[in-house]
Amino acid sequence: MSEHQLKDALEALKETGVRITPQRHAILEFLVDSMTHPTADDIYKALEGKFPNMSVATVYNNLRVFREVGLVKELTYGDASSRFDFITSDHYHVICESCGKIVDFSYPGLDEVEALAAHVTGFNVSHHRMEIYGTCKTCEQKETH
Amino acid sequence: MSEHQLKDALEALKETGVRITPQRHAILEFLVDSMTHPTADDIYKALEGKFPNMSVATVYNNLRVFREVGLVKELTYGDASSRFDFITSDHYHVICESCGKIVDFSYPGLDEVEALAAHVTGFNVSHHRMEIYGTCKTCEQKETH
DNA sequence: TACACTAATTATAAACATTATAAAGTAAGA
DNA sequence: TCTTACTTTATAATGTTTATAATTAGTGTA
Repeated sequence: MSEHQLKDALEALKETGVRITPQRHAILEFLVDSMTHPTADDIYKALEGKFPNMSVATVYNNLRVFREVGLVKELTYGDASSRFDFITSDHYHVICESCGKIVDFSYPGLDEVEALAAHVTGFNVSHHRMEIYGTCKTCEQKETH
Repeated sequence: MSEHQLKDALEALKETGVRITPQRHAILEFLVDSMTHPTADDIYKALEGKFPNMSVATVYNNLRVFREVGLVKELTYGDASSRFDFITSDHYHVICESCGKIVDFSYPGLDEVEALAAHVTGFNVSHHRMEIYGTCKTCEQKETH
């Protein structure tokens, strides 16, 4: 089922005039299949086997390209490095403060909030981000004994 | 009016057993008075005159202390460095994607969203963050001519 | 007020993620 | 196949943040 997501993504790249290199293909594929919101380094390490000579810069460059094309979202939380998320549908992230796990959470967009913000501040609002923090079940149980 | 905010903050520190040094006093005062959501380096530079020998590490250390005590919130956006916000009341931030200006925006907490997230994911939800992005009036006018 | 204990500051170096650079390699259309 | 412009690689550089150890200074107590 992620087959066509990858296909669509490659198509989108082509239309924007972005060349499809083996590295780009592999990074995209990894992002589509990955449910883990990987860091640039995660991706780099994961593809080490397939591309022993790939540079970290290539990962960063292409993540930027994907972000600019709109295929990928960069998530900047408090910790050291950014995480990257292949954009599928509107969803938010629920983050465990204990183990760092990130779980997707669907919710209808907060259009109302955007509208009010636009009205109050005079901004031309384009989008918003939101994350929810807490403790996941597993960590909760560990703490409670 | 920010007088008592600073006073309360110092009181809160005392109660937690955190020593009040001239540097801490100055950093807190700067944060309270500042409407600009400064970076650590902003603070460091701003206090250079008063404390010529102050180390950058001192700024970082104390921002961490303030964050742990709950006086200050750390904001991590996409850009290079974190920004720090003295916590007053519940508000969100509206950010201009063109010039980087950050405007406060009051809105009743999204308790409903938190509750649903807790229900769906099984997390013990503690809090959330949200930012709204767009273009401010000034930048909008610059672009439109 | 002086003392002692402990924590905070300083200066420095280190760690880390990310970006810039230049040379070599390669995708894609003619 | 050839050519051109874009990509990749390798490396160095940048910038933020943290760690370390020695010095300094708050704060409670006598």
